[in-house]
Amino acid sequence: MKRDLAIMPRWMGDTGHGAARERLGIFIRKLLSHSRISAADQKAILDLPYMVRRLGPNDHIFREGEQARVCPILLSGFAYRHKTAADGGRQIVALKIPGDALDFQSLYLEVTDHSLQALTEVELAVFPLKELEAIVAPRPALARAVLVDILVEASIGREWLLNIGRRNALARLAHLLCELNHRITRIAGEQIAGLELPLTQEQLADLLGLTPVHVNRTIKVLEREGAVKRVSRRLTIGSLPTLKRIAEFNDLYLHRNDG
Amino acid sequence: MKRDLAIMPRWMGDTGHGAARERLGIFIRKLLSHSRISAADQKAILDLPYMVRRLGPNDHIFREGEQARVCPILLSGFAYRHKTAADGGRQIVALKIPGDALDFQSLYLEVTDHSLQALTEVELAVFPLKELEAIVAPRPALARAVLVDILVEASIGREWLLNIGRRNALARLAHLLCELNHRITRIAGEQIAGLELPLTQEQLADLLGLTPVHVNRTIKVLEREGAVKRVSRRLTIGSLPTLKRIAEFNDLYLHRNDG
DNA sequence: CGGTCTCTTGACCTCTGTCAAGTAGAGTGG
DNA sequence: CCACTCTACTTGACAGAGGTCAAGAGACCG
Repeated sequence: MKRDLAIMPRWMGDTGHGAARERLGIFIRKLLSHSRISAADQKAILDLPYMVRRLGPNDHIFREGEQARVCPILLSGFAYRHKTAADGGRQIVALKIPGDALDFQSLYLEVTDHSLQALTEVELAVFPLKELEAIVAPRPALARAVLVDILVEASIGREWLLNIGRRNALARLAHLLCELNHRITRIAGEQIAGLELPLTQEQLADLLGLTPVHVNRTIKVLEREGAVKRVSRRLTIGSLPTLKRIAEFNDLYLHRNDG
Repeated sequence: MKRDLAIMPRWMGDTGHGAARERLGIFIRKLLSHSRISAADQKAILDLPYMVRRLGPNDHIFREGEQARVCPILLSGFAYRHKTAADGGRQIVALKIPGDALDFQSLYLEVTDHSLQALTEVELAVFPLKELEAIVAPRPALARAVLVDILVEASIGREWLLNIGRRNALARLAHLLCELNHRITRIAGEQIAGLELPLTQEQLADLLGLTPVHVNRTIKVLEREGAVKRVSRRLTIGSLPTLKRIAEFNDLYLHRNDG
């Protein structure tokens, strides 16, 4: 268990023991980051019954080709979607952080086109599907928020296409770090000073379309510039402005709601 | 005008002069390719009033950062979404074919995160937004079809991430050609024998995260293998099985509805 | 304290990019 | 019908970013 806590993002560590329904607050916060939702609608979500499921690093949440039937919400930890080429090459196509809904898609598509795996120790909130649909159907603002959530993920995917297709390794890595910092800061509601990313260099490689060896070389360049630091093996942001300059980062595509 | 016809995909050339509302049939066909829609719901769409807008190659439909307010449907021709890196590198992040809805997203997000441009001469059906919403709101099957349409585009985007991140130039190009063949065949309702793609090598480069020069070299390899042919300057599929073998193509991600 | 998983590093290789010059078609204008 | 022009396509020589291979070093675990 000690190990689990070490792998969980540190800033999530102390939210674990409130009343069960409190934990959905992070999901509300995620939705509020891009949509407006009334207090009544928020309460409807918080009143939903759900089960908490725990999984360890590398556990599968679902596999490509399966028929998924649930829509888990990530309460703590990280998860990722990935696809595999015929020659074994693996590409991570999305990285999910606490508060993210993991699978609105399976409510509407029959077969899953990718696999979803836990990156770290994770906790999922799993709803009975019927209940979720019953809550959303009569509430247009919620239905809209769900749609916006899907659209924002798609927008992030488009930015990743640009990142992998057109930026070199250095800018690519810097851009990913900027994005993660923005997304995590946004749901945490404050700047996280020493956020340590729980990604191995191999996972970074699979995120960026590079090889682990080249990720290693690239990290060293960023480190030399002071853009990142490392605590034992964990990557930390050293200078966000430097990273942004290297990545030429613009957060428009994250569709932050300034309201 | 002669020139315009030459640029329009040949197989679309003779659909142009039916009654105006007939032309929306291709949009229905696209929706039916992944969703089930009742005859009554289909009629509701066909009865929608709309304007046809014509644009020439390279005309902008909307630009990144703008606030779009309409949802055009592509009646004929091709269009593409693209993003630009700070150094000028351009990445095409989606390619739209006749029948595709071009911008469900702007109904829900304030600001556009990418640009949308006509690839060839195109014709768009443009609806009054209110009318479209009025049609969809009371018809759950239509709302669902719209959502599925968005999800399938997102799925295609994920496959492109795998394609660009993990496949070499040869497989990458072959995969794109397989995908386009599948998508076009699907809405055309039959195999298109000599479909000529209206893409320049520079555009192919922007689609694949390569340079025009390397696309040229790669096409030559495919040509030598008999996988593609060329008529004047237009690319045509020579042998679909060969292309599929090179790309190790699997159409699961296109979410064809077998119903 | 041995085992395993990452991370590091160096040497070498190759795929793709860059640069630059030349060719071929399609449209235009005489 | 023949220049002329423009754009796209070709081609070759060269460069360089990133991949591959392999061996060793650290960290963490049981």
